[in-house]
Amino acid sequence: MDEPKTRAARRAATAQRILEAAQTEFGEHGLEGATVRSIAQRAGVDPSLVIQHYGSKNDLFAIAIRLPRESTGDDVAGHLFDVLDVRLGELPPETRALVRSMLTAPEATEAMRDFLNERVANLARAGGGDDADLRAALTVSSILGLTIARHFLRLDALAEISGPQIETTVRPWLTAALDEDVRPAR
Amino acid sequence: MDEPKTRAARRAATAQRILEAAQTEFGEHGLEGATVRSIAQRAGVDPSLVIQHYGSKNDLFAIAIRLPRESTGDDVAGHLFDVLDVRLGELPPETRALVRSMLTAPEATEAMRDFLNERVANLARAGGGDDADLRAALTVSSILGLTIARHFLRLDALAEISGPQIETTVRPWLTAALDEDVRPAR
DNA sequence: GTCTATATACCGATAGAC
DNA sequence: GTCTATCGGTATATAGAC
Repeated sequence: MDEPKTRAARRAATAQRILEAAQTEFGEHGLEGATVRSIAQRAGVDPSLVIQHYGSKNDLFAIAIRLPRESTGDDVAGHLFDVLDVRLGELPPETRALVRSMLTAPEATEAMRDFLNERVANLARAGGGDDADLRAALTVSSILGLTIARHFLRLDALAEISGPQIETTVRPWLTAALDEDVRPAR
Repeated sequence: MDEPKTRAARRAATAQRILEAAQTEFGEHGLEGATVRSIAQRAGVDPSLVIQHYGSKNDLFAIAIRLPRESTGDDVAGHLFDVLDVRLGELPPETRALVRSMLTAPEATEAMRDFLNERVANLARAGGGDDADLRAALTVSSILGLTIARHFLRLDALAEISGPQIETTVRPWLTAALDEDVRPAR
């Protein structure tokens, strides 16, 4: 019996396995903590194949932290809630890899900054009003802080958040920054 | 002329210079990115002296990220504002070192978790009400996100924040999570 | 096409000269 | 007390056997 796929297909499948293993390792240990050897072992291939397929560890990292393109719909506020739900659930591997290294790997810092700057701009455009940029940045950075505190630092109070708690406490508070009338009268 | 200090005093001064250099290097490049050699060069001493004084790179790191003891006063909300002012200004070196490595160095992760858990507990005790822990955690994690977005990611919208903007927009929003009446009527 | 063996470079840490 | 020289270990990346 012949092999089920062509050589090219088998090669592509191996490359994909390596990429997924890399996202997991980078997401767990960061760019410097993860090694080509550990990635290869997780993928079940030889370490030299990792370089063969992706050129270098840094090139592989750049691909591993690439986030899927955002839906650029009109319902920005609704989209914000979707993001919140995602951030409170399990994080996708590429997001974990990006967040894990964003403070120590310059490429990751830059990628995260570009991503968040764009998100702030979208949110500010939808919200409007005085200090729209600042209020959008407060919302975005708070979701970032919540994500880090919950999934990476594992704060006690954020370990388990029930659905009702999200609806009654987390969600309304996050949108409050976008409304101008939260600001106190003078 | 004799030297201005005793040998012991000179040795202590050298140790202090090494510690400050270590905080700067760790704060800039993280635990893994900073090297004993780079710390020694910044301090103007020989690399072997770094080990001589502090035993190992990891021991030095543990000391470098140690935060000064918090004032445990009664005015928790007022203290929160002080913290906010600090976080919006220049960060102390030990804080930079701790935050920089908190996602990649397990010791730093643990230190940050303990620190924030305690802060959440204090804030929740002062606030009270339903979901006090969760609302306190929202406030604390948002300050963390704001700190990271401003000082480490350098988001455009947070690059410069004026004093009035802090008073009218940032401060009231951060305390909103602590008030129960922000939650919408049902 | 895949793996073995290795080249090259840095790391942290140590021993000993001065 | 401080610096020179180096050890032992591990990393990325490559070259060549199969």
